[in-house]
Amino acid sequence: MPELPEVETTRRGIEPHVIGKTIDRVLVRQSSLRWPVSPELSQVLTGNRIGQVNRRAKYLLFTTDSGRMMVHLGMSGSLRITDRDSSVRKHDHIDITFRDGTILRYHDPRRFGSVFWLPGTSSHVLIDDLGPEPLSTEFSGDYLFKLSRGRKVAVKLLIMNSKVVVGVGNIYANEALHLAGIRPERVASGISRARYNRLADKIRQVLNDAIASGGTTLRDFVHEDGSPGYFKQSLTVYGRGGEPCLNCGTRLTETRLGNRATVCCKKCQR
DNA sequence: CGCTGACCCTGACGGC
DNA sequence: TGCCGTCAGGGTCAGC
Repeated sequence: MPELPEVETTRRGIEPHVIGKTIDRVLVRQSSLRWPVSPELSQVLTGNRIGQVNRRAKYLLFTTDSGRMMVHLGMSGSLRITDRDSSVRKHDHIDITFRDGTILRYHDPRRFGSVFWLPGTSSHVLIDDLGPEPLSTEFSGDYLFKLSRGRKVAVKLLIMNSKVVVGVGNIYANEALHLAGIRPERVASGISRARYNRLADKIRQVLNDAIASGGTTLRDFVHEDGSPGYFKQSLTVYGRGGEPCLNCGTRLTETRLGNRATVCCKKCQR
């Protein structure tokens, strides 16, 4: 489900409902996610107050006085703000209830997500070696160009590699490459600095636009209140294999790259 | 070190 | 109506 814009949209939606609130109790109905939910989660969170809600890559970090809760939504996860009057649905795996009755509810049918407790100021191996944030100044065409020298991978897989840059998933990789006019399968080392500058710009553009639209809803992405995102209307290639390119009318081809759907206009993208 | 493919899991959808 | 195969926005890991 979520790429960076959806995670950021979730963060912004949830933040005002949980900041400064004290946790009354935590209910873990299903602890078998991508990795087991930290067994001490309930005990350590209870009585703690949420100070900040931050994002690193596609991880959400809830800071408390004694440590941080790190949440990843995987492919199908979502976080919603609700209350005790709402009915519990299938796959509502974790409820964090605050003293004012607000509930932060984690829902994840496929269970590819994860929830960890990071004591004190400790970090986690899953976020220790990540690449730069795509919307930070660290990320640029020059950075991509330098990093790509000697790399034989397809450029689409390069930009989807979280050690290179975080937060670029399959939807936005397809979109950015189309906007930049670059074939997804092109070998990373063979692309010029100028074209990487254009690609970096388009990655930033497509992510910013998606955040501004409240994220992309394809199947089950919803905001903290259950409403959908509206960026789907702006997608130019993803999910449009066989349909005409909005730029030149050529039939878009759909192939697989790294076992993921890859859509390309053979005329606009070289 | 770089790269490829298998794999974790449930649900939706299309073809028969 | 049901059964079966395929696919889905993520990311790790073993193996070469």
